[in-house]
Amino acid sequence: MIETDELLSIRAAELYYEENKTQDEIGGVLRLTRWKVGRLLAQAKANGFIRIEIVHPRARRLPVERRLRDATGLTDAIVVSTAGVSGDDELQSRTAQAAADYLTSLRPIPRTLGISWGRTLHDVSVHLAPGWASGVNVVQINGGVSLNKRPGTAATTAVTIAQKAGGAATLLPSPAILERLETKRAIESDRAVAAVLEMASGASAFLYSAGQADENSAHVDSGYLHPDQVTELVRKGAVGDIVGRYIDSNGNIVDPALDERTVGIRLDQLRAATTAIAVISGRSKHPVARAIVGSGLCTVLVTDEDTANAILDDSP
Amino acid sequence: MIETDELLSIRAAELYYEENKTQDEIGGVLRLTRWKVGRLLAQAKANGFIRIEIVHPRARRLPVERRLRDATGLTDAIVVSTAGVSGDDELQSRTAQAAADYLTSLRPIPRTLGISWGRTLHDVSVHLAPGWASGVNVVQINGGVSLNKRPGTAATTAVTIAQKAGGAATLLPSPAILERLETKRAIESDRAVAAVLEMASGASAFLYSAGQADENSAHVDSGYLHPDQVTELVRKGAVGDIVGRYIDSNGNIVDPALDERTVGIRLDQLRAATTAIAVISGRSKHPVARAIVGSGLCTVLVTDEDTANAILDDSP
DNA sequence: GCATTTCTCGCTCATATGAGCAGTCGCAAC
DNA sequence: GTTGCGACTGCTCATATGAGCGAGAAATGC
Repeated sequence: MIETDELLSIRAAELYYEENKTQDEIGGVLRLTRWKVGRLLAQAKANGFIRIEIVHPRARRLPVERRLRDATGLTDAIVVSTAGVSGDDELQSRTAQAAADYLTSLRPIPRTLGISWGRTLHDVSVHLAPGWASGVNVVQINGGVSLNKRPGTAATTAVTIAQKAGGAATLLPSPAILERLETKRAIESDRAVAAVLEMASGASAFLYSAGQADENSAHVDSGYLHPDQVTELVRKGAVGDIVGRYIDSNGNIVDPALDERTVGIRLDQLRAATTAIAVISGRSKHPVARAIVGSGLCTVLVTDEDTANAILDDSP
Repeated sequence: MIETDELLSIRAAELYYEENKTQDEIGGVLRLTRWKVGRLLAQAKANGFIRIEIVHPRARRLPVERRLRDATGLTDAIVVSTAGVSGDDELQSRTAQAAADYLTSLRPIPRTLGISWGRTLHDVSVHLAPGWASGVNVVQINGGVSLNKRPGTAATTAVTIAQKAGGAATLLPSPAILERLETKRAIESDRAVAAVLEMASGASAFLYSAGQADENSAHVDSGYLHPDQVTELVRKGAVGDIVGRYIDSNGNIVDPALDERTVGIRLDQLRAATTAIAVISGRSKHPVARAIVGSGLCTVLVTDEDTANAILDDSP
């Protein structure tokens, strides 16, 4: 009889959801009372036979967001749906859009926003609507000006975000990683740089993304690291980088010597922040995402459904 | 504003379908009246942003069935859902199950059921429940006893269906295709064979499947045709075979000479039948399916969603 | 074989929802 | 200006649906 009931619940669901019949009408067709039909329908839902999907680029997955918040202690989680997504680019774009939306609705409005740079952050800047806020000053929180392939993208990102909020952008005029420790110390003590770093430390909110640790890393692309160096970092346990610093799956610095030569705010500063928004999407970034969330490097995560599920599968 | 409304309708849908909030509550969250929320939800549905799927092996697609009936003039159409299907085997199995269900609920119960043989029909016989009907006699409608790889499957199919209905099976003791026309004439005039063929002609319902026209055809497998012969048939426009006869996309016999040597009921007999149930599933059979439905070779089609859509895309 | 527990059914009642309608606003033509 | 049209809003009212309840059936334990 349990078998029969399951089949009946499917027949009822077909009539209810696909033919838009009322439960009473279905009762007529299947020779059941309308209460029985209601129960069958409830059963079909409970068994997971009814799948409802919201197919839209801006759709979010609220239940996943909640589970993420509950499981990880994040202040907030934004999870975009992957339903109907065509490729990695679209996923990235959806996530960036969601980050832009989140930033726009963020209260209190940050007076100073510290940002990193990269493909993702650039996308976010593009998706922000002009006038998304007013009087927000933007400051870069890690180095990396000149060596980029397309020089100036890092700067453009910061400037765009600031401009659209009617605020000023403060750039960090320093490479991401220096070759010698002394040079790094020297540049850090330079007035221009020190002032920016101080401003960055005092930002009321941070927005950053993460890079994977492999030959496609932005650091390799822009010449700060040699592919072999990345391989070596991976061997030591690196899963990716945030604000230029390579971390392992526990969120710890992988190579302290290298890290010492990296210009930008430190991870403990990020951990201490009231609002640190990480924007991460794509299969290849699941490991970094896990590390970041697991070690409290962000208070807010903006990501895609798959990444969120990867984190959830991991944590309990 | 139209942009904003679309986004709002998505937010409303998230809260309604994923968080199970009432429209009133959603109104509270989004600062809208509950009527506005209702309208946004209706809009989201109308725009196709809400996709509801019934995920179950026995799920059917009633709207597609109706469109099929309307577009083709079939008496009945059974379309199984492909949602969550893992492979071709499962699709085949789901379709066979549906055919078995249809047969079980068929009214009036046929006194004599004419059947073909093959993988699909075998599957149907397996899925039929014992006692699915009472007193139904089964008769084979095309030849093909001995040459099979696993001799006896054709017979087993017929016997199983009959047995489970408490009736008798009548086998057609003849090869599917004979090498010489005279032999075919001779065997047809043999009392044993002629009697079966006559019984087949008078069956109150027919149940058959179709084969694709390529090197995987059952006729090649069982040695009735050489792969080259099939290639030649394809060159002449063959899209597949039903009850052993190769047809083109218009449902016409491709090779009259070959057809003359094929033992079984003729296509015009099938076309004249009150109830002729075709069971067809799988990508490779889309062309035959189109031909069969398009040329009125069946009154009832049991198939999968993809095949149904292929037929629908074709017809208007 | 009987008592007890658990399920299931059909119901009442409260609530959620959709249809339809009148009022209002913005806009354009006169 | 004003008059008419169309889109939209917030309402009333009818209907569809879900929660909860008590009676009886079925399963379980003794």
